[in-house]
Amino acid sequence: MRIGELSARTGASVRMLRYYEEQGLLTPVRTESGYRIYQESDVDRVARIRCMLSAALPSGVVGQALRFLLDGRAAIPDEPADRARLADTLQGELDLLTEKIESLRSSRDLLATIVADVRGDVVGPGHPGDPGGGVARRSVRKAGPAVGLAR
Amino acid sequence: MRIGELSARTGASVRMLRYYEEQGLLTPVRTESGYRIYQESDVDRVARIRCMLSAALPSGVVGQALRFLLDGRAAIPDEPADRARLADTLQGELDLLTEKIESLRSSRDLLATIVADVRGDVVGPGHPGDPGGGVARRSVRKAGPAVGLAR
DNA sequence: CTAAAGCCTCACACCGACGTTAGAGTCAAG
DNA sequence: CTTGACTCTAACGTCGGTGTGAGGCTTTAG
Repeated sequence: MRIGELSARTGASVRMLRYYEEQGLLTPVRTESGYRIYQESDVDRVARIRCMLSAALPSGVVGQALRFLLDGRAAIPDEPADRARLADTLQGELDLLTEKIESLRSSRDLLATIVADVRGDVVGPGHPGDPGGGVARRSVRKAGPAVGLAR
Repeated sequence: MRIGELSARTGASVRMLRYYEEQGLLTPVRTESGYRIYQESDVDRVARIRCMLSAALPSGVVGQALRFLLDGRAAIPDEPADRARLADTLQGELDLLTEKIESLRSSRDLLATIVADVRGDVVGPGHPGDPGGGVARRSVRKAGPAVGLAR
């Protein structure tokens, strides 16, 4: 498919798609006239790219990850040493991401209780409904460590 | 404490701290000579700010959410109507945050799978060219709609 | 008192991830 | 063949988050 269709099907703008290519995250083939031709699998790929970028993952990591994710393990280095280094790098990102998530979760829980407070009057033993939100629990650890400082 | 100390204790640069203030995320008092004076609690606050920003949360969310996250319910309006609108706003941000977290989790799962692939077996007795199945399952929900597409 | 640190306010610079516009080629339909 | 939708490249603009430097007070140590 051409870029317009991919754009429509992914929700990413044409500009974004070209940008991703520029960054080496997409590699469409070209027609003789220069038009980009994408594969079905690129629909998925774009979704993943956007997901990871929106997670503020370093674009380098996004690139590496995507290569392994979508190009199969063909790109995994043979040399055990290389593999180890690669794995360590990715593991580092993974740990950072996990930290971030935990910290965000605590923020979300806190926010949820505040919403509950605002909505259902101040904290009380009685419970004012609380239908929609499955999230609004009342047990919130008062933002103790909850800290996710980064590098 | 003054800005230098806060910077040292949080790892955020002085520039960043002033920027956060500019964005309304920090509101230090001033000495007569204009020096910013921060509270102990600002150490925590900065940590949280950095976490949310590093997760690429829309700054609007960070801003409003933070005010209530960290100032507790001090700022909750009396008027029921105001409270209702506020609750709705916060609920929206809460939903966004939840979405974001889900997106991050899916990215993390993806990354975890890849790390496992790189680290673990890989070219075992099996073989390349095996049917797509391959190494990538391992308790990871195949990141189906791993899409965190957002506005 | 004086020098060194620390802080202040601009204000310009930069990078990533886009948006937007301009000028030109391509393609399917009428 | 012409029109209009689609695409191309190239380049400039924008916005958030920071770095960096200039020029000038304030505080602290000796």
